[in-house]
Amino acid sequence: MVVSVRDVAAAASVSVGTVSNVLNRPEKVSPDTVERVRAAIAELGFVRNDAARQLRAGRSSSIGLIVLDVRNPFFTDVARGAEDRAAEDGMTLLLGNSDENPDREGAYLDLFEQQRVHGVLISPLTDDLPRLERLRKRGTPVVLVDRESADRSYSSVAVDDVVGGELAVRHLADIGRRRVAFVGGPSSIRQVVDRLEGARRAVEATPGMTLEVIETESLTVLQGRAAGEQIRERPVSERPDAIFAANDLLAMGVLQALKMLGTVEVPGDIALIGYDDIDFASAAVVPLSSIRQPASLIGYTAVDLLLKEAAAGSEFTPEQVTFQPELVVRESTRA
Amino acid sequence: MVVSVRDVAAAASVSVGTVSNVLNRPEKVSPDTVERVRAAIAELGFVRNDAARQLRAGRSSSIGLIVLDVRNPFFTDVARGAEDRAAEDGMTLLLGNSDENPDREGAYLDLFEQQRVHGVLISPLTDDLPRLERLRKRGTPVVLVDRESADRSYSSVAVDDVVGGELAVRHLADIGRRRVAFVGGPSSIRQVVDRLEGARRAVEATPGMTLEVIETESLTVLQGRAAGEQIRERPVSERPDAIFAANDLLAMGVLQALKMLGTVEVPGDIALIGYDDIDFASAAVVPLSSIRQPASLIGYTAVDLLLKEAAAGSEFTPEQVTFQPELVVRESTRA
DNA sequence: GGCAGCGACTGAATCGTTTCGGCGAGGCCG
DNA sequence: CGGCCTCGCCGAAACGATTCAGTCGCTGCC
Repeated sequence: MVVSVRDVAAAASVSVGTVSNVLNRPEKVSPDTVERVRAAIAELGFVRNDAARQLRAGRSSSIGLIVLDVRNPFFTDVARGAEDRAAEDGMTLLLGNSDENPDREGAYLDLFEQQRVHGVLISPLTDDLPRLERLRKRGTPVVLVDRESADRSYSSVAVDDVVGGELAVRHLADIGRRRVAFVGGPSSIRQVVDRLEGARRAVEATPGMTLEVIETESLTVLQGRAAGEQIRERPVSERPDAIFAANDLLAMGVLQALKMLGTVEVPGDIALIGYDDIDFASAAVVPLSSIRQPASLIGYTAVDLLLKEAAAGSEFTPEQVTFQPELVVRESTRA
Repeated sequence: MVVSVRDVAAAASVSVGTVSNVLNRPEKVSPDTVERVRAAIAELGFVRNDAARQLRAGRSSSIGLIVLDVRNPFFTDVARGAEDRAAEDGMTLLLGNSDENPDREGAYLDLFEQQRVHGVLISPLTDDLPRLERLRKRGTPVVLVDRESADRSYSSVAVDDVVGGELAVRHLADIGRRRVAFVGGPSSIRQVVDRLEGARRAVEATPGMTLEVIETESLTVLQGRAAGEQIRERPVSERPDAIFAANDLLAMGVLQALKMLGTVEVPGDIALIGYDDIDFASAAVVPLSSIRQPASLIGYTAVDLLLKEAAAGSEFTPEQVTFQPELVVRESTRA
């Protein structure tokens, strides 16, 4: 037996319109009617049907967020920030996990479109985004997270990854390292490319410094371990004296391979720096130097822009927010 | 301009019912009509409105999952398993994060109820669950995750935490430790209580073994660090010679306090074992011994039970699945 | 006393999809 | 050739909340 507004209305001897008003604009209804309706609601155990509300409203009160990897604490932090801001306006966050897979990304975008979400936050995998265009045509705001749109036509919240990469490698140069290996991939991910670009710049600015690129298939601990093993198996003379990993998960994998499964000293033989500064980085075998990004602030700001855009409607000018990354030095790159 | 089935029907010169059939039972429609309707859909860029479908269907195709802490990798693993199983049936997972806070838990349950979710998966905080009762009365299946219901009236997927606690402390006894401290809390969380109970049993079974309880406010790295600092500041003679932390996050915090911020050797001075065996445990300063739980399998199985219950309807007998935990020995408890 | 204005409430229309009884055309059989 | 069945399609009803034009009764003012 389902209880609808109609049942409540009958029980309280009022019309359905009044019940709706009690629910949404109680100040428009006389106090004792409010009282009576509330009592009926409680007695019947009435709970609003969100689907019906959304159907009428034309869109849902959820915001979709698509991240590259839920298991990466960086993204769960972003999600937390986003959720907090969403909750301030009584909205819900729908979390989708693309796993760096364009098909999954597409599936979530389709899903969000069917749900008529209030807006979409996404760390897009590629540049080719017809689906995002379609969403926007429908009037659904889209905000890019951790990435800027090439033509600035989308709002975005990002951290300057080129600067971050530069910071990391300049730091490696400062502690005297010259043969740097960059571990990261795939190169379809913008963050990876930008961090590498930053690394290149720092290398070029430092006489005698060389850069080697070890490409991985994804940004996971497992892939990092594989890369670390590859380095460990080389003759000592061919090993780099410093490694810059595209994120902390990779760095932790590299660390496991070098130090725990092998006998390479960090930072003695090879210095190591990661990216994101996740909580666990500081608790690693060798506490990990990293590039810090304000993860939850990114999420918070992204939802903020999204809601602003949703409220403004069509005459909205996309806004790009860029945060600056910050170097965090720990044991793994101590001179 | 919104495109509805009606527009598609007009464009393809068929009725709305036929469009719906093309969408849901194409085999009931003649091939060339299907073709024509599909073309119209593509041309108009029609996307189904989920709210309307749900309204008609009476419930949504989402499954709600409420976890104690999204930032705990154990729960994200559970969520992944759940999502995988849900996707097999074309369903979506709604992830809610109670943060060990009953108000937030309640807010998510309300939300899920309004959304008329297909079912709810929950790691409940307390025993007092009138809201769960209400959901079930409405016909919404509820499956307890990582917890059994006292009266077996709910389906559940759990790991035997008492056995897990026993395993951990028996192992500490085996490597010769006798003064054990249990770090964990709050005691409103069943998992904590059960693991402690297991610890007690192992202690009682070992002559000369003592157990001290250091209660924490939550199961986080920060709280673990606080507990570790408290131990570090004691005179050496009053310190335990082994610590069993109620989860790996706590254990990592304890480890930071003892070894990185202090000079206590692990396992030399104090052996340390955690619980959950999260990925990061093996990459800690001192690789962490732990009690492994099949996280993603738990999530997968939970959704499986949920869907079975949803399909069976009222004549369903709740089912309890219990997995056995497993001891994983690493550096932190090496003799 | 008449009338405008206001507050409280009503109830039908609406959102977009699915379902289902029904209808017409064509084929098959006796 | 009539009756019956099947197939393909039609279109109205239903899901449940919200909205809005409109009704009713009362107050206050001229």
